[in-house]
Amino acid sequence: MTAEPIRVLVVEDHHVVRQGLVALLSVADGLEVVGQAADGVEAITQFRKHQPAITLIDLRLPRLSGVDVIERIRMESPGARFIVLTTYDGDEDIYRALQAGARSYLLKGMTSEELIAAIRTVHAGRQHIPPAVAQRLAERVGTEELTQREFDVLEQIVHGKSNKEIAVELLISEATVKTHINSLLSKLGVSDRTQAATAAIQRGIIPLESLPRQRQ
Amino acid sequence: MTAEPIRVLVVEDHHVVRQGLVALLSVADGLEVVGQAADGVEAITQFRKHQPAITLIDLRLPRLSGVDVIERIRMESPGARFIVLTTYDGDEDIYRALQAGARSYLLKGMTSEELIAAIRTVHAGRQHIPPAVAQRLAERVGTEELTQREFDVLEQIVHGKSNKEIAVELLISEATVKTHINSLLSKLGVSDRTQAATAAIQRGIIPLESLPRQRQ
DNA sequence: TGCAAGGTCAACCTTTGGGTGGACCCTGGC
DNA sequence: GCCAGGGTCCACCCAAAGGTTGACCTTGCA
Repeated sequence: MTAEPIRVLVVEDHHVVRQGLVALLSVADGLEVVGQAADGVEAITQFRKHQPAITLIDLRLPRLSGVDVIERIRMESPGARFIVLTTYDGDEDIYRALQAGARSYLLKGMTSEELIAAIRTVHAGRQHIPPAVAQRLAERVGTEELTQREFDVLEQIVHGKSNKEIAVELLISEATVKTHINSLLSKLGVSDRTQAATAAIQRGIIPLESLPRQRQ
Repeated sequence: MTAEPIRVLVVEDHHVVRQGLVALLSVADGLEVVGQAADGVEAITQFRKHQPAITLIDLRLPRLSGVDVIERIRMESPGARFIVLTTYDGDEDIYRALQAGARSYLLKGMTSEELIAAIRTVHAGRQHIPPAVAQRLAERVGTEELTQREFDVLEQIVHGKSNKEIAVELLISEATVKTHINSLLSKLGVSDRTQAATAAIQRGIIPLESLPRQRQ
């Protein structure tokens, strides 16, 4: 193991986690952390500057999401390889990250050995998807994709709006809202709006952070 | 700063985060990491063994929650001082942790300087609550506490049950379910079950992990 | 003893939500 | 030119949810 070290960029907004990753990777041999970033925009800057072989990236980042970062970088550097490292395990997040071009999806509970093994595997040009994640992804297949409009309506449902309010918000009639709801309920495999709301949050279709902080 | 170092126990299930914390604290002077634990049960064992001055603890832990750990340890060692360190910022989590006896509540986005400052402050016998957390806590005051039964009903709502199903589940009549719902809607300050469900998740009253993974 | 709070239930009413079937329009692809 | 898919809308129906009032019982506390 004395060849060129694998050059790694670490993108993670939580300071202690980033420090932990860097500390872990620094002691592994055959690896070299060439840069760090704490948000999406900085990630792109650092990537351009260092051209790392592997980018370790969190999904939820300030300024620009992890998925957006992956997509943008891959447009200019198709050979870039990404390992997503996150606490979130919603089907939707996993799907979008892999769709964007990530080669591996790890949860933060993993050990350093697993992380380093994943880096080597991805660097060798292969994918590395842990069984638990593969399982979650498999559950998603067969699920029909929501249309843009259905997504809009679902978002309003999660925000607690009534059909009438959704109609006003989206500038359509209440009848149309009902049409979309019927369609979206069957696509999500649920039977009412409350189940739709919790399923949307659980699967990561509608991020919880988008909820306005209500009071009173 | 050559007096006795502050003896710290780190309790955190995510491996990389724990490593990060230990790495951060090890370089700070006046501090000494005397133990680590990856779950609640181990946390208690480690506490008894090392009797640390400060315990840095995550809330969501395998086997035994952070709040439970704090409560149990404080029963046998009332002088124990806890700093909660978590990614979750639901009002309910903050409230319960402080209620259980935590002296500080930090979010993982904080810097190492903030963390170390918090440790020194708490070790000196004072509290350390960042403004953002204090704000969240303040929003909670005036909110009426749910009764046990209202909580049960709310939990079922979040799980997507209809009033009739809830009645069967809790062995009460549908009329009673409605009574509880009416009461709980007004306490939560929302106007229908869907809003109640998302509010419950957002505030951490009902943990998202409790949701069964539905499919089809 | 009395009272408040919580839990239980009922009757009644209004509004909302979900199910079905059909209609029209537009757009993009074959 | 036709068709499929998506978006829009309507009418009709029934079930579910929410609002209100009042009642009874138990427990615990003043």
